[in-house]
Amino acid sequence: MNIGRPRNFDTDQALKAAVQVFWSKGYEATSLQDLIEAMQISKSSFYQTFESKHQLFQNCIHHYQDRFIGDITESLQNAKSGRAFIEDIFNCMQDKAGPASDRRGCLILNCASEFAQRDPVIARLISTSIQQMTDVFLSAVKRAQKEGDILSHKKPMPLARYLLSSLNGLTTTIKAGARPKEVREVTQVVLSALD
Amino acid sequence: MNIGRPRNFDTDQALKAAVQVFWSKGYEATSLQDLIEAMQISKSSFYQTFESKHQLFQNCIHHYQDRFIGDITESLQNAKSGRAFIEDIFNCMQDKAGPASDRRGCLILNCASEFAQRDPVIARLISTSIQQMTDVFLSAVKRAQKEGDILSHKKPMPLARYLLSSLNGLTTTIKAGARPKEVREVTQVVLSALD
DNA sequence: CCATTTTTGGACCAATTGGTCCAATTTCAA
DNA sequence: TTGAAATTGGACCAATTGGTCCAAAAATGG
Repeated sequence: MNIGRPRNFDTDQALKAAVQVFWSKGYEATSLQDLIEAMQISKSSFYQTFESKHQLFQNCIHHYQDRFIGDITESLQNAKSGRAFIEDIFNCMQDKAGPASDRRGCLILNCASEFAQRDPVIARLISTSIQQMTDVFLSAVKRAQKEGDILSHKKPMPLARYLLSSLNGLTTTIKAGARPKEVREVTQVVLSALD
Repeated sequence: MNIGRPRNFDTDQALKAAVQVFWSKGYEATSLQDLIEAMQISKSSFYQTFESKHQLFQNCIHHYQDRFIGDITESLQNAKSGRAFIEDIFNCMQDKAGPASDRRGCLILNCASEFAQRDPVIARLISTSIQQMTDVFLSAVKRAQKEGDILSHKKPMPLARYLLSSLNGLTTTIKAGARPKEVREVTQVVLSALD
């Protein structure tokens, strides 16, 4: 049997390029044109390989989510303590602030903000992403409690949700144009709630 | 001199209708069609009165901002204490959660998230809005300190920014689909940072 | 009632949207 | 070398986008 012409682009790389575009511009504001340019793909290849803009977007969310969750899970494992993990995450937020940085926030949450309510398919994806993120924070809090860095009488789940929510708040604050110094100040107050 | 045909719609009411649409759908996702339907205006009247979609949007932000800031300023004045004002604001967040509610968040911040970075004109508007909101929280914090409800050695400005940031975080959390109970739990942790 | 001024509906516009389709091309097995 | 299988570029599509323009309608002062 014959095999046919092989595609001359890397699916995974194209996907990654798409993630970048969606991440920067959001879903609606990203046109097919933008996508195929960034992915270096012809329109035909696009539709043959990724079916539609919407389908591609779902794949992108998946891809982003897997990487994101993978990263922070790993960094929690490598962290010297649960508390240190939490503090590191918040402390690196200030680097994302200021006019020099891109301030694209988080793909998942941008998308929750943009149209999760109107699109049940996307809403599901978002929901599981949120859950996974919360789980990582939950592990971190529990670990910190075992290690004696967070009072053990505090309920871990609300604390985990609080941390994620605060992170979202900080992200929005940064998008709205806050300067690094302001972010640092807020971060300190956020973390003080753990004491 | 002659006066000419009077317009048969109320500019202010049309603007309010537009605010609702932008608030629900965002800027890009709102089409002229959506607008003129909601505003009950013909296309000609639209362009004659509001110049362009973009210009209208700026007016909407202004209108929303004025009302919003006015409302919370007034409610701070009427509050029985600075601390009570702050707590009330956060405690009413849970009512905005759940599948029954609209979960549109805040026009200003939605818009910061959607395209403030790409649009310097909008970015300016957002920036002054944020500043005004921060100012209200700042007044509340200072008043609470005077009234002995927040320790006076804490720096008010970081606290004010923290509160706004936390409110944003909660808003995003709600948009992402959190249930009222979760919102309540987070709220409690947020407020605990004031002690 | 007429002239002037203003609003209004709707035809019209070019550009862009996401998406389809097909003929040409490329590859490899036989 | 040929034929099947697959990819590719690009023409093409209807629908929609934000926006313009003008003739008809409406109101009032004179």
